Parts: sequence; structure tokens; C-alpha cells
Amino acid sequence: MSEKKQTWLTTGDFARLCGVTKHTLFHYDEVGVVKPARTDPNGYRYYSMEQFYAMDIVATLQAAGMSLREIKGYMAVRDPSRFLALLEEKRAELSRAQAKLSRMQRVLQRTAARTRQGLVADCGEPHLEQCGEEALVATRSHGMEERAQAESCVDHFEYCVRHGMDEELPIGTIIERENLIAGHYDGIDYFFNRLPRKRRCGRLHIKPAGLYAVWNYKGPYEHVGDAYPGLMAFISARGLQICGHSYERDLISYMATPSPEEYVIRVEIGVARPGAQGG
Amino acid sequence: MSEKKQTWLTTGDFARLCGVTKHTLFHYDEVGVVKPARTDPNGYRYYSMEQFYAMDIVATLQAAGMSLREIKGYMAVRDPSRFLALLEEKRAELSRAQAKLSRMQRVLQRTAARTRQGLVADCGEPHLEQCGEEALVATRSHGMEERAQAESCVDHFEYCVRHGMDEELPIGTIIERENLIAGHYDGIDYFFNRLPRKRRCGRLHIKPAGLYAVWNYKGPYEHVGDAYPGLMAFISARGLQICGHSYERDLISYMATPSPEEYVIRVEIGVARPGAQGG
DNA sequence: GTCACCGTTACGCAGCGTGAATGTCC
DNA sequence: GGGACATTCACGCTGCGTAACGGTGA
Repeated sequence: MSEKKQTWLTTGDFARLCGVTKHTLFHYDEVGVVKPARTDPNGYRYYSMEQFYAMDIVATLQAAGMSLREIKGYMAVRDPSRFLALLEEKRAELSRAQAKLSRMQRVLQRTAARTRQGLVADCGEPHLEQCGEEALVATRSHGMEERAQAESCVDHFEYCVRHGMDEELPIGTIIERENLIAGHYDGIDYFFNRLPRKRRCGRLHIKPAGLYAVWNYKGPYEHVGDAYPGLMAFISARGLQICGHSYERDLISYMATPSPEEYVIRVEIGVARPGAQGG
Repeated sequence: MSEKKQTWLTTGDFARLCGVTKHTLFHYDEVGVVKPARTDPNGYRYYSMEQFYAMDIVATLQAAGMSLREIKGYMAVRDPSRFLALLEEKRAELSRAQAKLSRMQRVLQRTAARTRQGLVADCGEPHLEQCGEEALVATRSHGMEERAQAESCVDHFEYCVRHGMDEELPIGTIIERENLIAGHYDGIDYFFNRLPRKRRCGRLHIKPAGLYAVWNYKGPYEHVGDAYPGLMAFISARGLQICGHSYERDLISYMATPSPEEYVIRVEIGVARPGAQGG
């Protein structure tokens, strides 16, 4: 048998070799994930070259998102089929993480788009706009006090989260047609969110395609009701009829400015030319 | 002026409304990101409904990956254009995070593929295989002692990381043709990694397409040299000539098993039929 | 008085970074 | 004996969770 010449590395040397700090090695020793092959009576740690492999395992599995505890557990009982299972598990986890990031990306992108829209919006005059159909998820709001409304809003939000429909923030509000006609502009009949695409859902609400009277109202939420007389005048001046609800959504909101006077809220009311067949 | 009826919420109430725990509110108070609108002499905190907006900002920006400190900084100076800049910045960060996850996904997938290949591999007999061209990044290894080799290996690894070419672990080794012919099977001339696709790189190495004598060697790294006599015999028995280097790479490695006897290392030597035009 | 709710410490987690104070090798 | 190593505390960071212990209000 040939005596094999062992190469012993001090903590500092081994750390440099592995591209980590000494303290990392102390830490690994402490939690037991990689312990020095030899420890002298004076407390000095010495590592063997083979331990480089162990460090590589740790680095790789860490990069895959595993905790030191998990890694330690795996290293204790290594085995090809367990390894495959682990890889598959982590692949699935990463997929979920990716999906989350993608959703967040979309949220950011659309929020930015709305903010830009709010910055360039003409807030002086109502106008007409042809809008496409939109799939919404809408939750009925009960009561007029802010506390009750807030709870409906939270209920709506939780419903969205529970059903994985929280892709399109922020939340908008709906005032129903009959309330518009009755001149009740200060209530909230529904809270809503857009859905990226139509899907089965107990609270699904379809905002129909068609003509809308649109006003970008600039001011605080409490006064958005003030926008309606002007909108109504605009609508009747054009000889149009209200044929749908009113949809309010933030373009510039508290997210983007501390002063409510700067808020920009887009208000859309479904209208139709009389004689044309309404919805 | 109408006196506005304020709704004051206790910590617990406000926490429920916002869907967080009381302690979270304490924490936010402590770090100053959201402080109660009113604090009574007895220390009781009271929140106003408007603070719900602040909590929404925190939740949203947190979901976008911002720290409480950053959020606090932003909330202190909110402004639409700053908001847009922030969104863009976070979007870019998320993109980077996504790219990282995707790379990791690919690593896991390929590692799993190699492991499966190792599990079903025939380790008994050499065989011939037609292989496609592969782009590698290869680093010359100097010296025979394990310490020097390890340093070359680390150098190689760091080079890959620096150049963003760490997509294809693990690392393989190359023995050059002249060393093969001279019967020096125990050295390492290069460490290499695959590249997902050809790209400009100082250490680029093209593994040519063509015929390869392949043996899946089962055993520890130190004895992989033992595979060569058999491979050489196989090659000459077929009347073939060695026309390329030898490429060794792990199928089952220390990642997947604690016992070196279980390692499976795929060894490929570029060969050609005499008379055919060689590389 | 009771009970639910409020408050303030304070430690725990993960994975090290960053000292500080002290011992050891060459 | 000096400098470059090594060692062991020990606290810091993030974003809260999870108690423990005591005051308040209906």
C-alpha cells in the first residue's frame, strides 16, 4: 500500500481556495454542515483537499435556494435517487418563485403605465372614448361609512389574493347606473380589479365594450363626486344616454404623491347614442 | 366647514383591517415607516383610516422587493416621477433576479439529466458514439500535485463566474491527445465547462463533432486513469486512431453519493477510422 | 372582578459580516 | 521578538414571530 501524502490546509488557506471567508468556515463548523477533517489540541482547524467537494455541494445547493439545515440533512444521506428528488423539488420551487416574479413584473409595468397616463392626462375636459371589453372581479360594498367600506375593500382584496387574482392592482370602484341616474355620486357599489383575461370566478364582472364618457378627475377621493355633474352635463349636451355603470380607477394615487389634490382618477361612464341598440 | 367625524382604530383593529399582526405595526412604528396618527398619554396607539393607504404603499413596495428602509425613504418624498423611476429600477432588479432563477433552473435540469444518465449508464463496456460539436470554456491546469490542480480548478471556476459562464456545472477535465498517446493518463491538462452556445471568450475550446470512444468509468477520481488501457485496447481493436483529446465529466459524482466507488465518470476520446480525413 | 385588549421588553430565526481581544507559528 | 497567522467571543443586519409580563377599559 502506498502511503498517501495528505495536504492539510489551514482555515485561511481553505477559505481562499473555496472563495469564502474564514468566518464562513467557522459558521459551517458551528452548524455542522462542513467540519474540518482535523482539529489540533490548540484548536487549529485543518481541512483536507477532499473537503473541497463538500464545500462545492454546499455552494451548489445553496445557489439552488436550499438552507444550510436542508443541505446538512441531504449531505448526511447522499444518494443518487434522493439527489434527483431534491433537484426536482427545487426545480418546482424555483418555478413558483419565477411565477411570482413574473406577476410582480406585470404589476409594476402596468402601474408605471397608469402613472404615465396620469401624468399626461388631460384633466380639464370630459371626452368620449371607445373602450374594449374588460374582465373584472368585483365585490359589492355595503354601507356608506368609511369603516364599512374599508372592510368591503379588504374583503375584496382578500378574495383576490385567495383566488390568485391579485395581478392587477390597484383597486377601482364602481357606481351602478341606477345610482348615477338618481344622482347618488358619493357611494361605492363595488370594488373591482381587472383580470388579465376572462376566467371563471364567482365575482366576475364584465365591463362591456362600447362608448364611454371619460373624465380624468384631479383631486382627492372625497371630491370625486364633484366630477359627475360635469360629466352628466357633457353626456346630455351630446344627446347621449347613460347605459352602463361608472368605473373609477386611480391613475395618480397616494402611491405617487402625498397630496390628495394631485390624485388623478379616471372616471368612465358607459353611454350610448339614443336609437342605437343599447346593452 | 363640516366637522369630519374621525374614526380611530386601535392597533389590533387596524392590524386586522390591514391583514397584518399587531407586532408588525409596532415594528413599523419603531422603524418609522408607518407611525400611528395619534398616541395617547397612556401609550395607546390609534390609527386613522387614511393610514390604510400608507400600509398599502408598504405592502405593494414590499412585494416589489423593497426593504422597509427604502420604502420609508420613498414615502418621505413621494412624487410621480420618482415613483416611475422607482418602478423602473425595481423592474430591472426583478429582471435580473428572474435571469438568475432561469439560469439556476437550467443548471438543475441538466444536472438531473446527467444523474439519470449515470444511473442507467452501461459501465461495463466501451462503445462508439457520434457526438455533436460542443462549445467549452477550458482553463489549462499546471502541475500534478492536488494543491496546484485545485488552484487551477478554482481559477477556472472564478473565470467562469466573472464572465457569466457558470451556467453549466459541473466541471470536467481534458487530457490532451499527445499525453494520451504517450500513456500519461493521470494528469489534467484542462478544466472545462460547457457553454450553452458558442460565444467569444479567451478560453473558448471547441470540442469537435465526430466519432468518440466512450466509457462510463465507475470508481473514484484517482483511478479513472485505469479506464484508459481498456479504452485504448478497444480503440486499437477496432482499428481506429486517436485524433482528439480525452474529455472526462461526472455523471454521478460526490453530489449524488458519499462513496467514491459509486462515482460514474464519462470518458470520451476523439477517434477516427484510418483513411477518413482526420481533424 | 373578570376578561379582552392594550402596552413594553426581549429573545429567536438565517447566514453570515465585522470587529475586538487574545493565543500561536515561524 | 515581531508579524502574520490562528482562535474565541460577541454584536449587527432584516422583518418580523412568539412568547412573557403587566397595565387598561367595559
